[in-house]
Amino acid sequence: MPSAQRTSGRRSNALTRQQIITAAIDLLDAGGAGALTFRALSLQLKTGHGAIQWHISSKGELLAAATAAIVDTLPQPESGASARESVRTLAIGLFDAIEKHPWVGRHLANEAWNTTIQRLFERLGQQVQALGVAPAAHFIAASALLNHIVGASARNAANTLLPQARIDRQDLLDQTAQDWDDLDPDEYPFTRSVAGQLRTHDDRSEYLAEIDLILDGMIPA
Amino acid sequence: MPSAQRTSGRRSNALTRQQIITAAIDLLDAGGAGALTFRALSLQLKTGHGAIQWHISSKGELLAAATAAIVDTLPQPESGASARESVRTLAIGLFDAIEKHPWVGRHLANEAWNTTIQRLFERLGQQVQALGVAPAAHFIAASALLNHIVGASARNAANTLLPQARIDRQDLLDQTAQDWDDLDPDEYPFTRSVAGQLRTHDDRSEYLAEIDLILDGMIPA
DNA sequence: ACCTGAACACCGTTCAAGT
DNA sequence: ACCTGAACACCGTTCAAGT
Repeated sequence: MPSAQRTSGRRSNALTRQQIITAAIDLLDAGGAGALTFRALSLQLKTGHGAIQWHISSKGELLAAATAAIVDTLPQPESGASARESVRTLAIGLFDAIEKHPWVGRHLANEAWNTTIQRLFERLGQQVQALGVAPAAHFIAASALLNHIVGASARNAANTLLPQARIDRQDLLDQTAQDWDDLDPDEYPFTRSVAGQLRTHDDRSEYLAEIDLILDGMIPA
Repeated sequence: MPSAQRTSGRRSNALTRQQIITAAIDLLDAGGAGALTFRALSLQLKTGHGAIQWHISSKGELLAAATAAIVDTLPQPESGASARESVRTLAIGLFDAIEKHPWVGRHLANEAWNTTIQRLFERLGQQVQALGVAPAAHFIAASALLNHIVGASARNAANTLLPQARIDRQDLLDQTAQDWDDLDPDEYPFTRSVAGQLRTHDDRSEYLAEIDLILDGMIPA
């Protein structure tokens, strides 16, 4: 298992930044943001507490690096794809990634502008250009897409995450719809009226439909 | 200052849940989510650490209650207003509230479905009904509005919040635009091309324009 | 250059004890 | 019913000391 190793350290392989990030992602996926502690990390990596902090100095940096690692592996649009298809690929890619790693949504939705957000903005913006949006509307179009994609993905992930454990998706929908039926008719008339729609809805396709709606608004026929 | 007081406690006035929430909002506004601790609260309220927890048992409950308190005081649409105007009132109300209290955005964007979100959904949904949206599209229309309003407001608040301190808004825009100009032309062609638009843009009016865009998509002329 | 391990200054939560 | 104050089990961060 150990590859050619000639450095004279006390570890068979020196600890790398990448190893730390990979372990951090595992912890975050398993237990959410609360589960990411330097102590848990040092246990998993079989190293000292401060050794990790030599490579990554703060917890914030660690979370940012883990988020960047996920976003960097998003599926790339095919080279022959239309601009609209490319936006959809990016949008659904982030949606799925955030559903799988809810802490990514938390971070993207709430952290200040950073390199990861910057790169998402750039990728979306290039497609906005390709879509033929009027140049004066470039900024607002890319912003609208970014806001909606990140915001809706984060909220979806928050919705589907149960406090205790993840239960079957359809069970969750059915149970929530039941809760909605039981609400006070005077206070929640609308919510009660759409409880049935909740039961049969599909977050993912509705999310895509919303993206289409925004794209339609950007390029009037 | 003390009003008629006949209860035989050792405090002139008994500690109330409302007092705690008000103090919590002050702390959150002053220093963000990190500044809200039971210790800081007990100092401000001149009471013991555990006394607070008798009224509100956990930090999560405290944050949720503070968020609900802000959302409950959102400006109400005027009774004569059109459905479209009402949505805009709600949307801009939340935008402004989250810009003033960024931790509200953090909470709404990332917390699981709860009463506060439920009530926002209901209020938006009632206007969706009034707009004349086809019943089959009620659920998705209300979801799209909720997702966008909460998501975009949270991201805007994250953008305008500097790590250290808040500086003048225009200075921040100018400085960010300068940063964008300095980006690698090969890697960030789009971002560089819209740096000028960033300098003159107005988050608030663009946010409203995005809401209009979604409303337009919901009710085809 | 990389890692160790202890120390420090915090947290939220629990809980027996008071009034 | 309401509050106190101490104890508990955690945190992230810093840092002198090792190799």
